[in-house]
Amino acid sequence: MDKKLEDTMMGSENSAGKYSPVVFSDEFPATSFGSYPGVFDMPCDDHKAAASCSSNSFDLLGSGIDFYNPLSSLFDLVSTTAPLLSSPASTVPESSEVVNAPPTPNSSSVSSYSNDAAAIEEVDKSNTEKPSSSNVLKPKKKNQKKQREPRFAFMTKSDIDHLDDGYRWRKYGQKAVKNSPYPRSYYRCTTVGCGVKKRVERLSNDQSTVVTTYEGQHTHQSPIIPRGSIRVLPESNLDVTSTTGLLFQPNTPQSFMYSPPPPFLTINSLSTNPRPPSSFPPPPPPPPPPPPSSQAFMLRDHGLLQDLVPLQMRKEPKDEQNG
DNA sequence: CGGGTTTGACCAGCGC
DNA sequence: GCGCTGGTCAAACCCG
Repeated sequence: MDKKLEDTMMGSENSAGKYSPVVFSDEFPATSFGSYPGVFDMPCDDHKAAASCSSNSFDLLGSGIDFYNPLSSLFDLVSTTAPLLSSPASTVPESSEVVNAPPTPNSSSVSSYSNDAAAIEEVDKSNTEKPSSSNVLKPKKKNQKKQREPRFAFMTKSDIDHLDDGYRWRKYGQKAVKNSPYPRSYYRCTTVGCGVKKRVERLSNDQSTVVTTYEGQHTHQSPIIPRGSIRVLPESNLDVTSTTGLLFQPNTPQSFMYSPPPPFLTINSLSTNPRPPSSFPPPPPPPPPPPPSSQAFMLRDHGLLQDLVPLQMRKEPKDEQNG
């Protein structure tokens, strides 16, 4: 376990906050949090997402990521980190090319790809390369297993299991989790055509901590319109429309930022956290690489993140600080 | 009655 | 090959 990661993830004393998100990405076995809150025992060794757990990722986390959540005060935010981006494609070297990510050691494949298409494409390749002899079986699960969407998870101190993130979810399953007295719930976005899923579970040894894992990317806008007006960021900061919500700047691979998604939007302050304006239409063609920027908060395709995290959450604080 | 939840069963992947 | 586990399905059930 990389100490830097520990510091990044846990160093902020989760015990201090009610809602202290610890963000990471890709699926992770809940059992891997056994040592929480002392140590984040990320299963980097053998986990399929090992690539994302590489030291490079940690470098990323510690490379000046200055995520600032305007809600931090509301939720007593004490710990935020960039996600350990990963994906099924993260283990595929080409993935970095797919997303225009410089194959620099420091950038690594942390942001393995910028869109689901790339991920699926990679997955497709693997499927083609490894034709299952049992592909005659029920197709319903055959492909699902492979075509995994990018995942993002975060931990939240909350009594509520299913935190309202503005989307409508339908619970489609619940499973007992090994080494955990708390079951894991499976939710699926109820919007037609939107295959976003999320899993919710509690840490085995910290029932106050909810681990939510999002998988996929919403293809629609949140059905819940936040109260208050939607503020649009200065274009000088981010061209929201051109990226269709993707805080994606190929030129700033190490500029990662991740903010705690949904829970923070609803628990206390939808009114203060409008959703990202018109950021949902699927992002077909990759936007032209914006000019190099020193902006601290850039984000590759984070799947739901781009949908869930209001841009202002990343920008406003900076602006406020500046002003 | 429609939509969401519960829950047992089924299936695939993986480790031994 | 077998058992374990995670993920999903779908029928039954619940609720507004």
